[in-house]
Amino acid sequence: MDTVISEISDDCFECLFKTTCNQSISQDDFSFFFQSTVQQNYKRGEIILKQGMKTNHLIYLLKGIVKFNYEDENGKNLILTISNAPTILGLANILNEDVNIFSIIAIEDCKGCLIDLNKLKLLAMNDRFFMLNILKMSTGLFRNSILNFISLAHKQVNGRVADILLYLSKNIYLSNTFVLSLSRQEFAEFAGCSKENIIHTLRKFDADGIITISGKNIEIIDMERLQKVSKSG
Amino acid sequence: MDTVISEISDDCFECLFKTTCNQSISQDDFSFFFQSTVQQNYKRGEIILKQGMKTNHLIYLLKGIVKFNYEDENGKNLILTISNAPTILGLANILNEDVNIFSIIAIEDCKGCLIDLNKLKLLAMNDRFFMLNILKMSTGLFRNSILNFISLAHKQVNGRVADILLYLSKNIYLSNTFVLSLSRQEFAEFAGCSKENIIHTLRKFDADGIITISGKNIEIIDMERLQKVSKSG
DNA sequence: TTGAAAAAGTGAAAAACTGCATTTTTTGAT
DNA sequence: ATCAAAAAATGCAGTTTTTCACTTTTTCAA
Repeated sequence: MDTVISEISDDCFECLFKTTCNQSISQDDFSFFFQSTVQQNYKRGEIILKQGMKTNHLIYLLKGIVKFNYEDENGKNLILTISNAPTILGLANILNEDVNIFSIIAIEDCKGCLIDLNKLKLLAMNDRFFMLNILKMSTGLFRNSILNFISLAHKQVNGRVADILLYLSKNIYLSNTFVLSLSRQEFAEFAGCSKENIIHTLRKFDADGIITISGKNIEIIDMERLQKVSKSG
Repeated sequence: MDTVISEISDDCFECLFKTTCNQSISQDDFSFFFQSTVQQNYKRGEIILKQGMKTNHLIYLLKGIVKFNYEDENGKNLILTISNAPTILGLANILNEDVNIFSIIAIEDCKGCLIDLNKLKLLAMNDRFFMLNILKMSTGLFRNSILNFISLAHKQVNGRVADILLYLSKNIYLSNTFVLSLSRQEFAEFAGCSKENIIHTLRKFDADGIITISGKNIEIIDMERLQKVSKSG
């Protein structure tokens, strides 16, 4: 299921290096860094980082789509955001020594590289530009989460469902036509409402000619109107 | 209204130094840092940092209570969180060169020190421990905002009002009895519902013997039950 | 391939919530 | 102290949302 990479694979040169630190770390540092890297596969539904646990690694997500899931004391779930490869998971834990405040769970089959957090910290402490880049990513993530929440916090379900469809189309599937990786229940946990409400709302959008929906297949056919629904709430 | 401090005042030794960087910066650096510091007063309602604007300073809040306010395209307001002195405002802008994504507005008369952001950056680049401390504060703030949002995002108004009362009591006023700095309208903007709903809910809590309310004076008389309402949503 | 379990869909009643019109109370400036 | 404006409070009609009980469809493993 998982494979230890004793040598640096070609993938690695495309990954952390490219997306975050660019020219800022040396080839030697890079080798040291990736000697302990472990590649791992996750099936849909598998937990990549578990809420309430401490972790000592980041994950560079090479492939797949994940949800950031918060489970409350009553067992109710809330999806904070959806993210897709390539990205780095677990940045929230770089500065805070606390346990994870949410789980990260695969909603499509995923492939990721485990990165030793202590080694990364060591490297960051010796290279302030590298540190700055890593931390920019970390706060950027939080910033996006907050913007995400703002858009959901004071709209009614129509507007929230529209927002989610727009988000998925623009940021995750990069197309007006896509196969939803979320169940209706999960969609509801993202929108913060009941699954019946999601079903009704999606049907209404379909009836109104804004989207075409057939099971998990969704096509946005009237983007302009969808954006209007998003704005009007 | 505002006073330029040409010499380092006693206040300063209690402030940034104490709360964030502890022993990590030298006396010389500290002096350099505070030579340009400007002290400023804000009346209730005054804007300390304005959404959509760029800023080149942080504010060390010495005294007072502020709201983090987001205004959407329809002019509707959402309060992200409430914060009180002593704290540092504007940390969200350290890494991101963007405009402010929300306003920070005084809801009690405030006193603050303006800190030059460029000087701070200069200092941080030369001292990685100082940098780390500043950034820890920054991400800590985001982390708290997210926790705040989580607690609001999947509860009904009863639970949300309970959460806000608990938050204000534990984190802002530090007492079971307090004089609310928020109007009912603002309370509603914090809870993400109508002001009428807030009025009804507070009255109901009063009738149920959970709180006593008279105008802006609130006393939590049954903390246990309030926590139960918070949990049950 | 087939049967059981999970997910999707339906409709209607109950509950929660908003928006409005209106009255009462509080606040703050002169 | 007085007046005008702002804020708080009230009740209700109408809308939105949840909940529940149920049927249909899809998925997946033996």
